[in-house]
Amino acid sequence: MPGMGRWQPDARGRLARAALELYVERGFDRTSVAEIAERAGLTERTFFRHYADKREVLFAGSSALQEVLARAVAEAPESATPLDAVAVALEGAAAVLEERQEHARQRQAVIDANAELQERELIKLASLSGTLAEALRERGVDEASAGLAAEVGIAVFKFAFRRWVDRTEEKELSRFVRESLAGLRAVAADV
Amino acid sequence: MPGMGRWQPDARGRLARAALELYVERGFDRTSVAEIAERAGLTERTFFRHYADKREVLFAGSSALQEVLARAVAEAPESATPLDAVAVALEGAAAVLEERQEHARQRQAVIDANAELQERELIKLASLSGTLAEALRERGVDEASAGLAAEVGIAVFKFAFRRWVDRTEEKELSRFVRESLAGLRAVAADV
DNA sequence: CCGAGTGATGTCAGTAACTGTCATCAAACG
DNA sequence: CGTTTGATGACAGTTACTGACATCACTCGG
Repeated sequence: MPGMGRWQPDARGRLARAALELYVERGFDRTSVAEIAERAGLTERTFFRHYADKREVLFAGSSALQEVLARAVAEAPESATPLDAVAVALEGAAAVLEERQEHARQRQAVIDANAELQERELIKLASLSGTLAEALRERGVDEASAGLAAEVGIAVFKFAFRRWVDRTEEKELSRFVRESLAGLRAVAADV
Repeated sequence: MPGMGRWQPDARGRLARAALELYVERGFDRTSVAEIAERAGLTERTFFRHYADKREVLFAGSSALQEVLARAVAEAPESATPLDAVAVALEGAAAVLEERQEHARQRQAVIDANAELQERELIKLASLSGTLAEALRERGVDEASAGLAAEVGIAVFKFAFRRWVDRTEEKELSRFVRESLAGLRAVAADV
């Protein structure tokens, strides 16, 4: 049988689940890495072999988003403007998050309660923006427009994601993304 | 005589100078708080009474920028558009940094060499953006436009500051700010 | 002039994040 | 069947940060 080796399978995933559970139950800063490791049936040292630090365990999924964004921009039709391509990419990212709605909301609640995690989130978002800009440049978009469209796109996504997490209206994330983009196009007219 | 009390004067300033010196000489992560305190003639414990953590010592000046931005937006002429008001504020911030040009450049070199410091910088910039947005709202600007103008303004400032720090052209920061804003207005036309 | 604060600092012990190094041992490989 | 490999454990060490208490020049009411 697979996964019946010397160790229980998916150590990395067990660590990630144990960490989120504990962060939800007791808060990020009242959770020690030793406790996470214990719940996952591993040692502290092993945690740090899988995740660079105690925060990173919440952000490992961001590389998957990077790939989704890059692919979507690359595959957008030739005729798409930079912002059109970004819009397609953001809907792809929205679909990924919607697959694990409850997980995404729990995770965001943890982040919202802790400043260190917000710092890490900002740098990850900046990195996503960089990925978008790079993908746009490879479509031949000039440097300034690529950077601007990417930054604005991420800003729109943050706004839409926040509305989705807040649950004041029960809509799909992708719908909030489309609405926020429409709002941007309206506002941008008189900036 | 003033400053001849039980302790040498300006402990906080001495700590900040010692920290920047050491971060420049040996890098952020090869400098311990004990070394900073020693150079300042104080103890490690006292460092943490003045600065919340080892990073914060590089960002204490950001509250001064907050005040400059808020005041400039508040005092901008009634007729100014949101982006006009932001432009005035950014030039005020530029003037502050230009007063301590060498300090600003050294500090930025240290930040550019360390990911943890970049995280802290991003959250400080987000906070400045929040300050701008708040000041705009108090002028009666609607929520969405205030947020957008503030975020775009900070993005423009980052871009201008980078060009100033890079020194490929020897211009004043305030000039780079004006040029970058002009660039934005041009690009924004066809986003 | 004196005695009770006050505030900035020192001292010291403790927690926990992270790192380096070496040992272990099942599984894969030849 | 011997060797190598890779994930893990064990353990010691550094350092960021915190809490509790001590110190002592200065201040201010009496």
